[in-house]
Amino acid sequence: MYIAWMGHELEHKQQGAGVIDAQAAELVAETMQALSTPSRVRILAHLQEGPCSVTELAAAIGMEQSAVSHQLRVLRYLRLVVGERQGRNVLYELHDSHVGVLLEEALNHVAHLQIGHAAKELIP
Amino acid sequence: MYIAWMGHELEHKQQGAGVIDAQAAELVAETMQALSTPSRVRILAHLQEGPCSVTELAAAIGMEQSAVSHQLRVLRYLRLVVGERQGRNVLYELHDSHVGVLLEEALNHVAHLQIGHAAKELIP
DNA sequence: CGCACGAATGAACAGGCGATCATGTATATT
DNA sequence: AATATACATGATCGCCTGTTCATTCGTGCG
Repeated sequence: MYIAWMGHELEHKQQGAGVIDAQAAELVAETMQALSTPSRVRILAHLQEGPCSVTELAAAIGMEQSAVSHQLRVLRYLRLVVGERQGRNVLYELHDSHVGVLLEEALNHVAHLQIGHAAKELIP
Repeated sequence: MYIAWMGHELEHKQQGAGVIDAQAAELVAETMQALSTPSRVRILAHLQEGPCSVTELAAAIGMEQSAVSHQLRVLRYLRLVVGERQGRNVLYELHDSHVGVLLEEALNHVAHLQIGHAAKELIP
């Protein structure tokens, strides 16, 4: 894959983040890209329920095993999940609680918007 | 469109979003895609400082006006920003506080990861 | 050992996306 | 009205990315 990692270091910005530099923006973007696809969102959401093997995931979500594996690779790379072999299977789980928080925040936001006002219509 | 996950007879979910359906996943993904690009992240981060016109943004971030406008269109559509005309200019600002929270959470996560473990190495 | 199962990888293809260039629209100034 | 400024839109083009197909690697079991 592409995954060419540049020697990024994150400038420690205090919260109330405000203006961030290009590097930080790139990092955030890269990480958030994990949640920018329905398949990965569903994977993560399912893993929120607890550890799970690849084929279980594939079955539960309705994707091919290969596709799931490919996405898990990305999620692994982005440190959103970790996998551990157990016999024939590999059990995946969320890397830490942060991920869950992020997901919920995202869901919160979407829910809030829906309640908010009418439809986001096609932009004139 | 509406959100379906909250009403689910989701067994024992205390606080979590838990398993979400395809629709919800798609919505989340769509929204999170806003943060999946450095340009938009920088735009949002800059707007966290306060309202700002398009050309100001373009200058501050170092993008072409056209590009910024295009991205703002996306952000508008996703309800992350709102724009209001004021004379010749159009002042943009974050749609609400949720957006800021989301951004900060994202930054938090990234920062946490950096501090956390060593480098995310190339995947074997 | 050989075979089946689960997972990972590689190649390739199609669709989507972000940036640029060029042009159109709105508002203010003269 | 004419022009300049500020923003928006449309078209086009590379690039990236998600999926599928085929294959390989790893592991337990007969």
